[in-house]
Amino acid sequence: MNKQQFHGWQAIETELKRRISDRVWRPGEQVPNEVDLAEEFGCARATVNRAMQQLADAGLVDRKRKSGTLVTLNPVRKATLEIPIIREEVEARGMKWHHAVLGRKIARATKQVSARYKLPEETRLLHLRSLHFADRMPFVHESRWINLARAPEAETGNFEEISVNEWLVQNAPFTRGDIAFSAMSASATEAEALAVEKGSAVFTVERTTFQDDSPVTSVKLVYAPGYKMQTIL
Amino acid sequence: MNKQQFHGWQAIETELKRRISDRVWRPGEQVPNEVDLAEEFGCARATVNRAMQQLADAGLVDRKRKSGTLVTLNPVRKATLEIPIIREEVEARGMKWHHAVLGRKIARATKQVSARYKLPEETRLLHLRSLHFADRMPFVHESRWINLARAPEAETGNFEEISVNEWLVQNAPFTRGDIAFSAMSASATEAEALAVEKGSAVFTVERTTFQDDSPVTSVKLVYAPGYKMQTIL
DNA sequence: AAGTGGTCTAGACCACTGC
DNA sequence: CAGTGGTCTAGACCACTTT
Repeated sequence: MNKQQFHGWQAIETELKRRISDRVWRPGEQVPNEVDLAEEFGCARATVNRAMQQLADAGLVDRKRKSGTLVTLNPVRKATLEIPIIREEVEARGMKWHHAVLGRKIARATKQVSARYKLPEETRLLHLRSLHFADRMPFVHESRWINLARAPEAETGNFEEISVNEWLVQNAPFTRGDIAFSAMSASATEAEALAVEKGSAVFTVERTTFQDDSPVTSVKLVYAPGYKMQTIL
Repeated sequence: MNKQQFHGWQAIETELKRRISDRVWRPGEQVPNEVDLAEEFGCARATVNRAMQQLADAGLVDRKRKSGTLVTLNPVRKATLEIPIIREEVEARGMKWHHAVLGRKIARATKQVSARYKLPEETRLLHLRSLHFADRMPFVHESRWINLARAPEAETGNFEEISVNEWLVQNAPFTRGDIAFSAMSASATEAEALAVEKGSAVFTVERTTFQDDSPVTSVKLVYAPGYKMQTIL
């Protein structure tokens, strides 16, 4: 008989990937339906489904009811970035972490900010500027706004021991967020904190998080020159 | 009775997320086991399992056999970046794309390159330099090495109409890759191509892809100043 | 040894969608 | 209407880990 035995959905996933990468099933082509594949692999349909869903998540196939499953023509590769707290990022590199608070003040949201984030006018905000070190060298400059209506305990918090970064992760959960990565020229303030020349090319992360459409915190992280953010495809 | 009805694993996932974000289950705490949750939700255990696996993938809970499921203490947020071909990236912004090949040459791998990528010595490589435009403005400078042993057709390929970028996606599948993002100062060559000042801060992507441990192509993409790569959390 | 998650099965029904 | 994937179920066995 032609049937081959495969064990576990991961084995099936591997085999399906092989058939795509070896061009057994060519881009744009339709692949057999789940019932037939289940019979071929000698397993239940649900097992094939599990494997196939992985491929769909990875963008290697497009699935539609009735029309079936097609091999994606221009697969859009997906890279997953893990966004750890900065202390863990430093420690994962085998370096010693510490940080310092450079500035702290309370302000009220301007009309523009209120409008942009749909906040009540004059909402009280806490602004914090701090610097993270790796082995005593400046690593990241952090400039952060916190919505005190969402995290009132932040107003009296002491962020000398635990960083704001870490405190918020543990105390201000969010349901949604956006993040942007870019290259910027270091401002005078950032350059001074990082001990580099003004205008140096610095990797920048801007992130805003929301709890049910209401902003919790917004942060700009400026990394010291030479930083690379890496992951696998 | 206390049981509530939920329909579908997504409804259950939402409810589980709510209990975590509302601190019904606090960070570090153990959550009820799947059998109990299934009874509470009035569904099969497999349905709870499906929902719970989503949370585990998102890093919100840690699961271990026997010890059960714990709410993650310092959730490591994961952002998924979609890496499209550049033409699609430009067109997705509603702009017109075109590109130009700036340079093309064949070279042999140096000892260093051979060693780094475990290539046979003197492997023939194709180097291509090209520029992508968005609405006639320089958008990305692309500098790419192609392993001709892996993609021999590239040697005679005409990349005036279709970009190398797109050609490789369709013709040189890979099984593995790494990618790094950073901020760099534009080199003289890059600055000239992008029509900006030398030393400008530019967002840079470096990517190498492999087919079963053998490198297929390695590329450095330098984006025009101001570019931001965005996604949601 | 026992508790928990990981996975599989066989079958069922539903939800889309192309004809 | 009919074909396909999406999901659910009840039950089973296995794999891993702690005790």
